[in-house]
Amino acid sequence: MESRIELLCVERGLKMTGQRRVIARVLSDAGDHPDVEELYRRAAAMDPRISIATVYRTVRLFEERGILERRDFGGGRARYEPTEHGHHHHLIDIDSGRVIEFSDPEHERVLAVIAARLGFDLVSHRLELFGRRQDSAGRPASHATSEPSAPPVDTASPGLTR
Amino acid sequence: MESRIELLCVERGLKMTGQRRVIARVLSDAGDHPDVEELYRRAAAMDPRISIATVYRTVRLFEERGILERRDFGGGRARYEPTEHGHHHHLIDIDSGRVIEFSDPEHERVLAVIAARLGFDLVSHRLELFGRRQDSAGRPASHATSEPSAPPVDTASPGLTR
DNA sequence: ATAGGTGCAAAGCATTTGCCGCGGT
DNA sequence: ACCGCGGCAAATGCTTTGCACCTAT
Repeated sequence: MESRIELLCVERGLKMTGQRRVIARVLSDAGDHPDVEELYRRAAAMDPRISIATVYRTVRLFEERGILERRDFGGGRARYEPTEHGHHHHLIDIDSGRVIEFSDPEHERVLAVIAARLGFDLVSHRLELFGRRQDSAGRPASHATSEPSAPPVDTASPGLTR
Repeated sequence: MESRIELLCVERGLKMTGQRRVIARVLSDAGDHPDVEELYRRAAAMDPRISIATVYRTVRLFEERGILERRDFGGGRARYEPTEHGHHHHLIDIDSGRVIEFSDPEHERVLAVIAARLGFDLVSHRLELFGRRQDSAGRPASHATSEPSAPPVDTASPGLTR
């Protein structure tokens, strides 16, 4: 069955090849913000006839077509997420690398006002919060071996997203 | 005479070499957000005995010591600005690449509340607005030559900063 | 049929690092 | 004198691309 993103591709008249279909499905299924390497891993698991170069090319194409949005949460690699559900922002857990989405419509308005005050029309914006779990204890990570800098994990946290 | 940043280096007990002194001065004089290439250009103009590797190493050292802050305004290269005057954010003019600084203390509070609502203590954040000059639309006087897409310029705009 | 997509490996970029002589404290 | 610093060029890590073949439309 066609994935949500595959439909978007067809709407935009993109030629649907086997690898694009797979990548589209991987993206449709993703609830997180995977980087190219991770997308490649997931796609290759579904169909080994895919090279990482194609993932790079596809992800770029999708971004140009407004199907995907590129994110930079630090760490040098770009991460992607489907464009959709109205504007939302990200809160990155600095201990685990987990990314939590949230949105605050009221907030958007404030930003537009700030821009206007400076003589600009707000075209887009980027807001990222870096925080630490409010743990009972004052210490980070309850028991986890809190490494000085954990690698970006980004486990989807659908429950916390709002 | 010693530059403002050179003083910070001394305070932190950094060994002050000729090239560090030059880089410190370049940074102290900068009112914009130069990338490494640009810093190298300016430093080399004052003293050719500097290699770009040193600029990279120095800029990194200064960042670790809290003297500089690294920024990413898109375009692949990191840009730097001295740490100082309390938190402020950036509004990037998408037509000229110019960067305008602004701050909004009230806004900061709102962010902390949002984080708290998600169960986190806000450690830091990043807010960037991308906008377009409100011009010709209805007001006379200004007739900016709005090029479709100019390269990142980042001319310091001390007058507009607030 | 044919414009465009794909794999592979090489090229590009920004940034980092090994080696070793040099300079600040 | 000693340890760290700086120059240079090679090495990285992510991303892009040239080329020749392959495939949706």
